[in-house]
Amino acid sequence: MSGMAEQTADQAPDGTVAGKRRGRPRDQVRHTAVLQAAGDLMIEGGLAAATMEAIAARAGVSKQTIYNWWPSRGAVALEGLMVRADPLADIPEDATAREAVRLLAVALVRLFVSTPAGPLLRSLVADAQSQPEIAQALRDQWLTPRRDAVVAILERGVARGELRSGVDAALVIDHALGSLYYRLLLGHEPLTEAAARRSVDLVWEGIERRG
Amino acid sequence: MSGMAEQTADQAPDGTVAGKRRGRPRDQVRHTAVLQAAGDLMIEGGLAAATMEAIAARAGVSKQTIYNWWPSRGAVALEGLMVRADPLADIPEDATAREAVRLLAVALVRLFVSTPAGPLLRSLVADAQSQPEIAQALRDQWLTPRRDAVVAILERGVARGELRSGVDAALVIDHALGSLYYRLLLGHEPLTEAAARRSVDLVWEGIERRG
Amino acid sequence: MSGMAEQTADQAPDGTVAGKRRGRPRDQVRHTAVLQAAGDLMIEGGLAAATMEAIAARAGVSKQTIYNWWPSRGAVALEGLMVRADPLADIPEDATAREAVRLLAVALVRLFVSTPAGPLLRSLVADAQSQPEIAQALRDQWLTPRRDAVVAILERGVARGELRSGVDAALVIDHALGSLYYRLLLGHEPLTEAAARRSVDLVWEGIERRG
Amino acid sequence: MSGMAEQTADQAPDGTVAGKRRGRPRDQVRHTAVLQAAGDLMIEGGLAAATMEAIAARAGVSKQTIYNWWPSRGAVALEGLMVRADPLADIPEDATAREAVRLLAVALVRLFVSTPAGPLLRSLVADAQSQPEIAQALRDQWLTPRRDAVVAILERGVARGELRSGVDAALVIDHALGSLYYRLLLGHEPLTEAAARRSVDLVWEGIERRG
DNA sequence: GTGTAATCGAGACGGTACGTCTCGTCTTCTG
DNA sequence: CAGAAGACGAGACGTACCGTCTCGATTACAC
Repeated sequence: MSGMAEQTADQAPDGTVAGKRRGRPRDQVRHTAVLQAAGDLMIEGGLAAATMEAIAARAGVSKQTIYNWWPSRGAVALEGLMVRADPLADIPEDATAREAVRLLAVALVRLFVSTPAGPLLRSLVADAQSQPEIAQALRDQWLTPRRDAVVAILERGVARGELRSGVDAALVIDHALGSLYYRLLLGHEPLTEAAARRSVDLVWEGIERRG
Repeated sequence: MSGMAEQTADQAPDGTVAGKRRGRPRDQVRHTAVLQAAGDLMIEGGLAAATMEAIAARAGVSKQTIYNWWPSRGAVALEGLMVRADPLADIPEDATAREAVRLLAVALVRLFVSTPAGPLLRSLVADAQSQPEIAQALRDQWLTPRRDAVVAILERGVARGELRSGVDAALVIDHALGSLYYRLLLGHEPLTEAAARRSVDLVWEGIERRG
Repeated sequence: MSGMAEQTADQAPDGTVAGKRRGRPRDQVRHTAVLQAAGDLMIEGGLAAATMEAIAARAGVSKQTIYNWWPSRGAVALEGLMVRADPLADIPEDATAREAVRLLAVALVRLFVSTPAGPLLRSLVADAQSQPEIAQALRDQWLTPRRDAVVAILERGVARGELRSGVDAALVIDHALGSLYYRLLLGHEPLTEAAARRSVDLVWEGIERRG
Repeated sequence: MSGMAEQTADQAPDGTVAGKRRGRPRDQVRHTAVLQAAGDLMIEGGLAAATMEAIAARAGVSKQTIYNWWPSRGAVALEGLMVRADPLADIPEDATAREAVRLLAVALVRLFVSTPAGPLLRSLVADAQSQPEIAQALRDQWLTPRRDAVVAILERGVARGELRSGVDAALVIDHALGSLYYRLLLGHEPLTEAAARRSVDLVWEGIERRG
């Protein structure tokens, strides 16, 4: 979804810094109202309730205005997600890798169960199954930054001698955090903070260096 | 999705045993054609392509005939999945728990990448995000039987002294197999048989009993 | 509606005289139940309510049974009408032509307003607009016999010197009785016995001022 | 059919006078195309052929566009009729009542046999039998204006001494013109201009033999 | 009696049209 | 001249009947 990337990319530099664009600048108030409305509707009634007409009506905006700035419903949702989700939780520098990942796992569960991001992510992943651009954007803008943070933590852990060297970071993340996504999407087991901690523990007792 | 359960339930006893129903009996050929068409369409173009009209057209069947036997598109897809997917892979009795789960994990990846079940599952999980009946049916008919098989293996492993007692089976499954679903749905990392094996290994080195 | 004519033709000779056919004979009870149900439904909810499925359900009969004996819904309705409608009202031999036609007109209004024949006729005329066979059957079986009766009365009236010779019988009927059909179908004026009498009077007397 | 009345009511003032509505205005070209298509189809194949889908297809318009402006198929047909039918034939001021009604009767027959209005009216009357709103609209928009014109003529005739006072105008119309509708709908006798004239003559003169 | 053949109920089936819904584009008028 | 209002083409939705077609179960005449 190259178009989407462009769209969301130029949202921050809204005229102040960027090269002067001709014509009327985007109305930031309306822009925000759309994201707000889309997010609200998805939370209330799931993906199905967040029709373009409903978003436009709730935001007090015309449909065309939405299509002007986003190529699809998924793009709106993704941007809404980024706006609502926490910034990358900041982890104490001196925490052990295990503690750090635990903090991230717990933060993720909190995000899933007590913020709008949970339902939003479910909708986005659903959309991603049939729309490759959504999938790509989801990976690029949501997943990768968070995975990179964990990779850094793990590398630090290896350097500090907390972990075995040769750890497959991607696999570790897929276990420690991926299993939480799995529960979010399939709903076969409850999503609790305790479960998040146990998930990390399970991985650790496998990858931790042993005397 | 109780209605769905009923439907799929009485499909096996196709008249031989069951109480004689009056009227023209269900046409098994058409019934099968619908499942075939629905599966094909989902594989070709994802969930979006498998509209009821398209399924009916491709199967050479009227829409009403589909609605006679399935309550929703998701129900058709699920039954199509069950038809296409392998029976539960049978595991040698004398295999260790680790070997057994490895076999299951590898079989799962194969199912995902080289059979129609992969795309079908992606479509179904997508639908499940907004349709609770689909989610329920998916858990009841697909997920639970497979998870139960792993639980049995793990229990046997504990009994044989291969595993620590007190293992959280649900969590182990979420890691060993759930991470594969996670990759299927997010597509951030490749799904290979080697990865499946490493996934099991990662878990084991955590739960394996140590001298 | 040749098929219809055949069907309705062999309803009277129900086995007594006709060549003995092998197999199970027509079930006269069901036959009657269908006519009853069809008529009832048309009266209750108009033509629209008398669907074949509704008739079959109400008569406790399968759809096929109806199609066995009648080619169309209109055919059922027409036969239902003939069954319910009065036999041709008998007119005293010694009545004047005017009195005789008056009696017929009043009988017609009564038929329209206080028997099921009114709604049934409305339904049939409606169907006749798009189905020529219905129109033909309606004319042959319903209209013509009644018009012939009036023609006879008028001829007798001419013979007796009550009427001018050279009277256009068809036109007279279209006025004296046709205006009542017109009111039945358009509903712009009430259908009363008094109106029926005045209708006949108008034909007889004209509106011209006379010296 | 109040909704219908509204629709057809605001069709004349097409934006010039009426309160300025926001948004894209009704597309008059498409509006007309729908009426044209509906009329054509009814003439070609009767009411049955003029399905909403067929009208939409022939007019090159989406179904929803039709539903935007008309509540039912009957409403489309009625408006199509009004568009195609002649304006009320204008009658010379100095004509006698008899001549005036004759002119109207002949014009009516011409309308029936040589314009699309005949088949359209047959379809509409058919629909009116089961849909009261159609019946009402048909009376209000088609029948009443034409009947009122005759009433005026008859009153003038009475004032001029051409007719007996105490003439039942409604009944006269039902005879002079209603009998023509009767022939249109039942088709038992031909509809000719000569018959129209004789119909008026019959009302004027009566059939009674006079001393 | 026992065939045997037509009839019946029930209802599945391919169709066709219904009226509704949402999408994404377009057109016009307003601020 | 950007934006709201909303008309529009497209096309899927799920429902309702149509008329046809299988079934298995009933009759009732003919042998």
